Amino acid sequence: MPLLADVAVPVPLSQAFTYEVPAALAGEVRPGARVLCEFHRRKLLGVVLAVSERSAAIDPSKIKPLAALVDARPALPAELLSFLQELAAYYFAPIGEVLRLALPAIEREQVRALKAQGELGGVLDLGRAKQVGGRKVAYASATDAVEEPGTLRGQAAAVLALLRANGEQPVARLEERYGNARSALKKLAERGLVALDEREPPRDPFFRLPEERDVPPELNPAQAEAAARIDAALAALSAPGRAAPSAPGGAEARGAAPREPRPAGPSAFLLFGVTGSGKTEVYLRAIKSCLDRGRGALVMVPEIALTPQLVARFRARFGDELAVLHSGLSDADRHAMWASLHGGKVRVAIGARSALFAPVPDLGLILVDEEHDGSFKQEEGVRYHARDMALLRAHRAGAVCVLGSATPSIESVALVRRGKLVELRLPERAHREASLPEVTLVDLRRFGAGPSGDPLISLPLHRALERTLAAKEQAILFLNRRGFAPSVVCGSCGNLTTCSACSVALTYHRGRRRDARPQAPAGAPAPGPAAPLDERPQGGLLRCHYCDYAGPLPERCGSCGSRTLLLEGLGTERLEATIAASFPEARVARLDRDVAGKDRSQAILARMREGKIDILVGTQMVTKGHDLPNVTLVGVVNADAALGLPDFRAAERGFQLLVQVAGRAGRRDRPGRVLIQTRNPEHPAIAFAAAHDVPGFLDREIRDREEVGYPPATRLALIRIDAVDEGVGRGAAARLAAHARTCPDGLARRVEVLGPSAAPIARLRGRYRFRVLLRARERGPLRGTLAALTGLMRDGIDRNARVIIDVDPVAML
DNA sequence: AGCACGCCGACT
DNA sequence: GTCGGCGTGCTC
Ligand SMILES: [Zn+2]
Ligand SMILES: [Zn+2]
Repeated sequence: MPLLADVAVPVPLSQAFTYEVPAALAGEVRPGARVLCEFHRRKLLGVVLAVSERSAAIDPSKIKPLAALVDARPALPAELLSFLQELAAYYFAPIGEVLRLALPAIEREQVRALKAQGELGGVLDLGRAKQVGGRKVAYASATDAVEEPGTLRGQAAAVLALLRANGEQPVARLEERYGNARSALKKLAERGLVALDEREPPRDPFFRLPEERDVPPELNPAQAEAAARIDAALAALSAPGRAAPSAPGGAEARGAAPREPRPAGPSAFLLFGVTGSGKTEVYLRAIKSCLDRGRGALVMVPEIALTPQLVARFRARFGDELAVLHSGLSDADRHAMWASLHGGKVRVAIGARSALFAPVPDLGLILVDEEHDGSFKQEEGVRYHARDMALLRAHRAGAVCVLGSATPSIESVALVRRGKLVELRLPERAHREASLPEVTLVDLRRFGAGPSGDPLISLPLHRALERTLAAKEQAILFLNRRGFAPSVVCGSCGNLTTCSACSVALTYHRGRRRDARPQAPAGAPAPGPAAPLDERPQGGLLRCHYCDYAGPLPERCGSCGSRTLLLEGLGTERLEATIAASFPEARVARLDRDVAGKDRSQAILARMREGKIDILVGTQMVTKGHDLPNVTLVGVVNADAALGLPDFRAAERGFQLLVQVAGRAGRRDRPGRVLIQTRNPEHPAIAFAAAHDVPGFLDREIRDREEVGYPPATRLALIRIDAVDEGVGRGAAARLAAHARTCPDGLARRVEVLGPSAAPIARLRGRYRFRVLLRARERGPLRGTLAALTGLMRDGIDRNARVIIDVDPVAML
C-alpha cells in the first residue's frame, strides 16, 4: 500500500487532497509540515494534515506525488494543527484558508533549498507566502586606526567622520546620503580605517529593549483568591500523568490527541472586575504560575488596548520571555516572534485577535482581556471569534482559559450560569480609594441647546465643562461619529447625498482648517440653519465610511440642482470646532481614526496625561488605554446613537460603551462626574449604566434575549449574500432560504429560517446585499442546515453571487 | 480561487 | 476569417 498524505491547499474548498509521499521523503513528511505540491496545473504550498499507509479512496491514477518538503520540522505543532481543523469545521470555512491564518512566512533559506532541488524553476509561485530572513546586511564601522592628515577628501572624509561620530552604520543608510559611499568605504577599508561586516539585521526592538523588572505588588484579598483559583486549576491540569515539559523541537512529536483523561475541576474562568480592580495583576500571577509549571501562556487583548504601556507591564515581569504580536510588525519581525515561540525560546505571547494562532509551546493558559470587545470577531475572510476559539483551544490543549472584563458579554455570563465558566469577582478598585463617578442623565427632550447653539451641547453639559475648566481639571467628550457632519442634505428638496457605490449617507469631513482653500465664488452654498457662516465648507471632502470613496462637496444638489446644501448632524470634527469656539481659552484636541494612526493616538493621550489638553473630543479611541488621572468630567454627547441600531446586541454594546467611558472619570483621589445626554433616559442600558449596576443589566438583558429568542438563548448563523447584479443576489438568497426551509431540520422546525431580506446596508462597494438568518435552539440542527447549504453553494448558486456563512454573527449590519 | 476549455460577437 | 468575451467545470 502506498504512503499517502492528506494535504490542505490554499483554495476555498473545504476538503483536503490526497498526495503520494515519495519514497525519498517517507520518514520526513509529518503532519503540520508545509509541502510543495502540484495542484491543477500550478504549484502550491500546502500543509500536511495526516500521513498514513493505506489504499487510496479515490482513483489512484489521479494521485500525484508531493513535489517537495518545505519544513524539516513541522511549521504547525500538533496541538495547533488539530485546533485549526476543528475551527475550520466549526465555521464551515475552507481548511486551506484557516491554516493560512496560522502559517508563518517562508524563510529565504527554505526557498533556496527548494530551488536547489529544482522545484522552483521558472514559475516561482508560492502564492502569497511571504519570504523572510536570510537577508544579509552590510555594516561599516570606523576602526581605531588614524589616517595621515590631509589624505582624505570629499565623501571618504565625510563618511569616516560620520562613522566616528555615530558608530556603526548600515552601508545602505550611508548610501542614502553619500552616493559614493560604497567606493569610499572600499577605499577606507583598504587603508584599515574602516571595518566592514555582513550579517542579518537585528529584529524588532521589542525583543531586546532592556526593561527594568518590577516587584510583584501585594494582592488584595479578592485578587489573591482569584489568583489562587487559577493556580489550582493550572495545578490540576498540569499534574499527574502529564508528560514533562518538552524540550524545544519535541513539542510536535506528541500526538494531537487531547491530553489524557481530563481531570475534574474548573479550567475556564470569567474574571469579572471593575475598571481599576487589578485584573492585570491577576493575569501576571496566572502567567507566572503557568510558567513555573513549565508551560507557555497566551494573552489576547483588543487591538486598541495593545499599547506600549501594557506591553511594558508584561515585559517588566517577564522580560525576554515575551513575544509581542501586533499589526505594526514587519514580516521579518513577525516571523522572528513566531520562530521564537515555535522554537520554545519564548513561552509567553501577547497580541490582538490573530495571536490566537501563536505557536505557544506546551500551551497551559490563555487569557482574553476585555473579552466582551467586538474586535475579537474577525469580520472578513474566516469569520472566527477569537474569544470563543480561545475557550476551544484551551480546552483541547488541556489549558486554563481566563476571560476578563468589567462588562462581561452576555454569552460569557450565560456560560457562567450553565456551569461552563467559573466566575471570579474583583469587586473593588485595587489600590485607589476613588469612589465611583456620579452619573447625571441629561434628557435632551427637556434641555435644549446651550450657548453654542448646537442642540447636542446642552446647557448642563456646557456648564459642567465651564466648572471643569475653572477647576483646572480635564474633560472628555465622547461622540461615536467621525467627521464634521454625518449627512449632507439639500435645503430645497431634502435629498440626502449618498455614496454611489453604497446605500449610505456620505459624511462631510472638513479636514484640517489650514487646508481650507477658498472655493469658487459661486460655489459656496448659502449659509443655512445647519451651516452657520463660519462653518461654510471650504475644501473639505465627502467621504463614505464604508468604502474608499472620497470626493469634493458638490456645488449643487444632485437631485434638484439647488445650491443650498446643508451640513446636518454632529461629528467629532464639528464638535471639536464648536467646543473650541465656545471655550476659546481652553485647549481642545480630538482623537479619532482620522486624526490619529496608532502612534499619533498614543501621543495625543500622552499630551492629555501631561495636562497639555483641557478638553479631549473623540470616538471609541478615548475609551481605552492608560489612566487619565486628571479627567473629572466625561460627557457622552449622544448615548442614543449606539442604542438605535437594528441589532439585537445594540443595548449590550451601548451599555458596555457607557460603562467603559464612564470609567474614565475621576480616578485617583478626585471624584468624577459623568454626563450622559439622551432622549431616552429610561432605556435599560442607560439606566443601569447610570446606576453602575452591571449585574443588574446583565440579568435583565439575558432575560430579554430569552424572551425574543436571540443568543445566548438560541444559536444563529447568518448567510450573507451579495452580488453586483441585484437580481442575481436576490435570486441566490431566495434559493438558499428555500433550501434551508426544505432540508430535514428546516421542515421539522428545528431550525427557523428568517428571510431572505435585504441587508440593513442594502448596497456596499457596488454589491447588493441580502441575507438569510438561521436560528435554532440547538447547535446540531443548525449545523445540519449549514451543511445542506454548503452543498447547494457548490453547484446550485449563480457564480456571480458570493455567499458567506457567518456562524455566531456579531455585526448584524 | 485560479486556470483551463469552450462557444458566440465585432475587428483586421 | 480570428481575437477575445466570460459562462462552467475541475482541481488529489
Ligand atoms: Zn435638492
Ligand atoms: Zn461607499
